[in-house]
Amino acid sequence: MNDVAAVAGVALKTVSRVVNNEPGVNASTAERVHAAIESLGYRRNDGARTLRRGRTASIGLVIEDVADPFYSGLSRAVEDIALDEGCLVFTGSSGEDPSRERELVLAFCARRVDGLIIVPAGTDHDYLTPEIDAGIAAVFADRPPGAGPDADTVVCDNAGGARAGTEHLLAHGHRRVAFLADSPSIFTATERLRGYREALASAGLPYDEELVAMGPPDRARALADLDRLFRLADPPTALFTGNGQTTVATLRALAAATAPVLRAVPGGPADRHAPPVAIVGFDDFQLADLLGITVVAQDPARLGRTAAELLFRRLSGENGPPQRLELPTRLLVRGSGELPPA
Amino acid sequence: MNDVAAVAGVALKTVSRVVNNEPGVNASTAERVHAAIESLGYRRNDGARTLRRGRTASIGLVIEDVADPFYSGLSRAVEDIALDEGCLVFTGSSGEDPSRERELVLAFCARRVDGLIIVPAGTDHDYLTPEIDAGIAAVFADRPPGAGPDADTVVCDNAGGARAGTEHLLAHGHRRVAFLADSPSIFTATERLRGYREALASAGLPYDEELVAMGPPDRARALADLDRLFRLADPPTALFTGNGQTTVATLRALAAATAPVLRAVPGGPADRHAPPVAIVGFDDFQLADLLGITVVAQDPARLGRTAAELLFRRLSGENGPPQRLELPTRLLVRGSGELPPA
DNA sequence: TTGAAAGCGATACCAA
DNA sequence: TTGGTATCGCTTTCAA
Repeated sequence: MNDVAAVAGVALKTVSRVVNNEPGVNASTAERVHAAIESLGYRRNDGARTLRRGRTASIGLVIEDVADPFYSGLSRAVEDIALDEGCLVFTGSSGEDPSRERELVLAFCARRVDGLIIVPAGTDHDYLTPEIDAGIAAVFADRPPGAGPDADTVVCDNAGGARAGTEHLLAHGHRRVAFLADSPSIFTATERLRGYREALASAGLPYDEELVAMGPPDRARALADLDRLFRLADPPTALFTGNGQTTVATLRALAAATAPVLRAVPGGPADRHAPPVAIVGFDDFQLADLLGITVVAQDPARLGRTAAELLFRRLSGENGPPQRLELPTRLLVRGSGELPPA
Repeated sequence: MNDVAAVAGVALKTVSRVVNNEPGVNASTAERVHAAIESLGYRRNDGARTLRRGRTASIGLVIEDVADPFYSGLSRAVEDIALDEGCLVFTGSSGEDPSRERELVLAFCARRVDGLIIVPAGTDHDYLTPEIDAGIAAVFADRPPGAGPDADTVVCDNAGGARAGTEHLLAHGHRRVAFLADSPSIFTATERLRGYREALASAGLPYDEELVAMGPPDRARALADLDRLFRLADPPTALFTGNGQTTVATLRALAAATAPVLRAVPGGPADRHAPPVAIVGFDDFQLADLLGITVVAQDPARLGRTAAELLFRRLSGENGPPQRLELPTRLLVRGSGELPPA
């Protein structure tokens, strides 16, 4: 900027005025400045600008994993709104690792992002309190923060959705419905378990721990879980899977059906694609429609949009106590959830 | 930092030393400084640091759409490597809009990112030349840059993969293979068309434009394209779909089969999931295995990793002429590509 | 309409 | 081992 001033033969401040389209610059002077800018290939350094002005016009987004379609949908929505607000987005995946979450958040804070949108991996967010006190706005998405700050939160109606999904199976005559989901340490998994239990309770059915299998979703675990479930004296006739990854892992396990007992499952794997038992999954996923899988769908983009809107409202000065929003879910009926008990 | 110095009763510079773990500070002094930092809740401002040091320890990533699994896989790989290098990542989706790509890239440059990884949407990258001259490293991923700078590029073997996929269909007896893909304005689509044509040529088959349908993938277009193709006097017995989205849109269209003529397609939509014609797709996608879809797979994570590694090698001073890397593809045989002609 | 000087929060260089 | 001072590139404040 100094160089530009020198070339244009004006003061630094005048260049600043021109660059920022501030009023009160003679047209011919502005012309000279523009020429100098052009010839030098000058670009304003937004880092310096930011340092002086206090706001960085950037936000930090910490999610579980961008490569997961649920979070990538959320990301895109956040990005779009941020761009509308003239804001850039730092993105980071925590990989469900609390220390990595913390590392990312603190790195973003050190860059003085104006705000944060966090899908918490950990349960302890005390580390955030000083940052929030220092003026960084934070919105939690998909899961509420653990111990620590009381900040805006947007989640979906996990319990209600799981309840609706389970009730759907019960309405089709099932009495033994298994519940498969991620680790109980994850908020959404626990909430969905709660909804499942509520559905059983209001149908007057007992809660049977033997029908519950929770843990990080992967194919080996899904196979083992199904194997165990179908060997029970009183096996399930339907499955409720508590998130997208678990649903997919379960479908794979059902299709592979390498565990011998699975071959004897009602419906059998004769038709490679039709699930051999009734199944309803939490989370919609790509091609679920083609596979005919009934799901309880959330809207990841809406979650991201809502969180971003909340954040920018805070950034534009809105006060008031922390909000907690809950977004609805929708049951998408596609066939797999309407199979009768075998 | 000034406040910390005041509280600790030392000079600014000493605080800086402590904060940066520079050697040559008395242990007891350091202790006092740490105490002051703690009591004030001080955090270093990396923006200011960056201004002084010249490097921002951040990179910009511009992709087509984070919500697309292909690009989100790429993103995650870039993120991971960047984090290892102590670098934060600005992410932005261009949505295949050249002006938005440009806007994002220039915004990143204004923040003085150390480097860029770009999946180009536009074909004119002249606007980047001054930035590169100014010292910002750039790597193009998935597609080469258009007119403008000559920078490092990582793509996959699009033509080779498409050729292999087409040859696979020909080897199973097909003589009429349709080619469906994204707009010819997109590099990868054109390259894949080239591979398709090569396969036909080396099999001594004519290239028939009637069998080619290119354009932005969506379900309505897929339906219309299939409708047209199957009404041809000499209709295709197999389809080669040129990217993940097109494949999925085509599968949906085949399953829905609302266009009357599709109901008469060989194989028919009687079994809801089995494609009624032989089909091979470029790009692997979630559940392709369950649906039994044969694909030519690229590895988006590897693409991201390779691009990021190339970028960081440049950032650590590696010189030499721009490189152009080409990653291999793999044919994953799953059933849909091995159906004989009807 | 234009400019000079102070300062944002850190680091670099040189001196004590 | 410690401190002073200039400086990074810009905006802000006040004066001309």
